[in-house]
Amino acid sequence: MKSKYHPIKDACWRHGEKVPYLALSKTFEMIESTSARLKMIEILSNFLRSVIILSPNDLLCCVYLCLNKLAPAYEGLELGIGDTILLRAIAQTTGRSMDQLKTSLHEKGDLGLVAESSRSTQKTMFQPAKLTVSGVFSKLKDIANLTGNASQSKKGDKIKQLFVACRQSEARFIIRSLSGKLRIGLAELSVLAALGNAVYLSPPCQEYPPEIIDSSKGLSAEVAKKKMEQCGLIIKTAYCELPSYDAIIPVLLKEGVEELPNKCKLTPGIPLKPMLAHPTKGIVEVLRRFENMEFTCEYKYDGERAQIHIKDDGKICIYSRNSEDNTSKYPDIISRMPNILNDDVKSCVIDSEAVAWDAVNKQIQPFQVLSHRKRKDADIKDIKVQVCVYAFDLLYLNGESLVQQPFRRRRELLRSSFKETEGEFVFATSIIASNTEAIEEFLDESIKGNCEGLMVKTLDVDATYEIAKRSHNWLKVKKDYLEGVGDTLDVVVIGGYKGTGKRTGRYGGYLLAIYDPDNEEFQSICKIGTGLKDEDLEAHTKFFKEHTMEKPKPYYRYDNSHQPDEWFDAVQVWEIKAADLSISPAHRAAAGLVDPEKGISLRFPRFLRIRDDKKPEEATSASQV
DNA sequence: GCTGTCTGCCC
DNA sequence: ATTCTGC
DNA sequence: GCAGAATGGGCAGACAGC
Repeated sequence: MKSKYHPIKDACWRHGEKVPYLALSKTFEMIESTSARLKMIEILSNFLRSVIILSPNDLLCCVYLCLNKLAPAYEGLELGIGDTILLRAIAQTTGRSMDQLKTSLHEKGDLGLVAESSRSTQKTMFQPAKLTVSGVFSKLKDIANLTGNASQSKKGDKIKQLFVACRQSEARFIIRSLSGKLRIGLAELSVLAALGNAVYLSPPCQEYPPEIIDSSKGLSAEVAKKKMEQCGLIIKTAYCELPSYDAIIPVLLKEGVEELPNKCKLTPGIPLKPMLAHPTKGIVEVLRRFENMEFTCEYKYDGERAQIHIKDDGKICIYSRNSEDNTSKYPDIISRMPNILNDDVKSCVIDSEAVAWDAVNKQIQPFQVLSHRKRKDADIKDIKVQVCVYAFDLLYLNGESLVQQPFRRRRELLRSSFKETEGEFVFATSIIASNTEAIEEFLDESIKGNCEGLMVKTLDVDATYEIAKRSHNWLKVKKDYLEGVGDTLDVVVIGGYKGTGKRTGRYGGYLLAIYDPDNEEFQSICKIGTGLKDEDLEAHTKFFKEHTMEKPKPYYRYDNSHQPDEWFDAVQVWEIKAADLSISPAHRAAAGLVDPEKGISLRFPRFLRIRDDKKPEEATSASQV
């Protein structure tokens, strides 16, 4: 790596040309082989500097391909491509069988690598044109826009067209883009940081050839770093408040980073990134983290995040935690909002949780009930699952952004701007407490009230809603986080799934079962793939390689959809933890006990440890579950 | 029009 | 969602 | 502590194939 990058001389294309996809692909290769994040950011920012100077019209599609996105989430554009369709397309282009490809996928752990090493055998009349970044991006969009009859095979055709034109590592990254996992160790936040570096070092809006190619020239490394971080924060802030590169990139290019805060800011009708919470291991940790700060505890409701926007023109929109447009999912919420507003509310953005509500017994229902709701174009007359909105924050009111206000102020405004209605719209239950006993009691009450636990938020200090500065500014406390508390089970490992990505060459997940002594069978209860340290993954793989079987035992009960890559003899017991039980259409545990057809599974299962002191027949039993 | 499979999105 | 890991 | 990448259950919606 050169110490100084020259965005014109070191680029492999010339001013005014379209950016070759190979240039991006090579950048991805370099990033993938780097482990230091700052280094990755530097590599990407150098590439982006070349794009800004030589081919600014391609900046938007370059950024989209780095992020592996097609459009803002709220536009709802999706590829609709999975590994199955991809494998089929690769098989058809390379003449290899699906079985060969699956074997290769297990070996390499990455579809992109499989594609790259499977040379196309498809004869083309002419050598396809070299791929460009803009060409690839528009092909991806074409694929996403195909719907309806025969759309699957049309998508396959487009994939094949792209694939046959690939040179060198291009196939690796195009296939990864299509499968939704770029796997280069760099994602959204680092792309934003790289953009910050790039627009600082090589400012846009210059004539070609540009006067300034490297703004850090003559500055100390420290000062330059600070300047780049400032640009990064401006861009991140804009993105968190208006998560649309379609809006941000043109402003950056035409007006410069200075104009960004004026042109791209929180706007009702466009979702903003939501505040998230850190899990904590208990109240001791909460007190340590929020030492000397006043904080509040709220119930953590088990529903779906709902960001409710009321625009100046009165139009109401609702967005999910991931900025998806859920407006057509909640006509019931929309119709009740006018009754909730106080007279002086003209526009607002509310942060809330939509929770399934049993209107007869006036109580909260489990998450699984909520998930039965229609997802889009719901008709208010046909709604079967009622929801209650639990509002907990106010981010915008009557033309003013509140994200820089402390939570105490935002919550006051929330409470004074809206009216509660039981079962429709209420404020999250909260207390201001600082002693362990009171918080513990409140936690227990939240569980009794069908909630998941508590959210803990500072009121004055570090209490803004500035996602760009800290995206996990709240704490969450759940019973199952506490050590020695929560549902733990002892289960038997009966199968393994080959790992992908950084778990290639090992089992990445396992099929687990409980023992039913009445029927003398092992019934699947869940798969597991988290809670495993690298050394655990290594040790388990080594151990179970010695206990594989050609076929499952006749006394294994499982659903074909969970068929492992390899079956194991029932020889080892693991202790696992879960947040909840769920009624499962696919797992067989305790089938017949709670439901004639369905079995039981676990919500959020994770590995704790091996129980060498237990025999498989001593695992948790069906009746215990 | 029914059913199975795949995908994306909730958690 | 939960968890682990390199920086 | 951050950012990224492994991995979980389970649902509706979209589409293919019959």
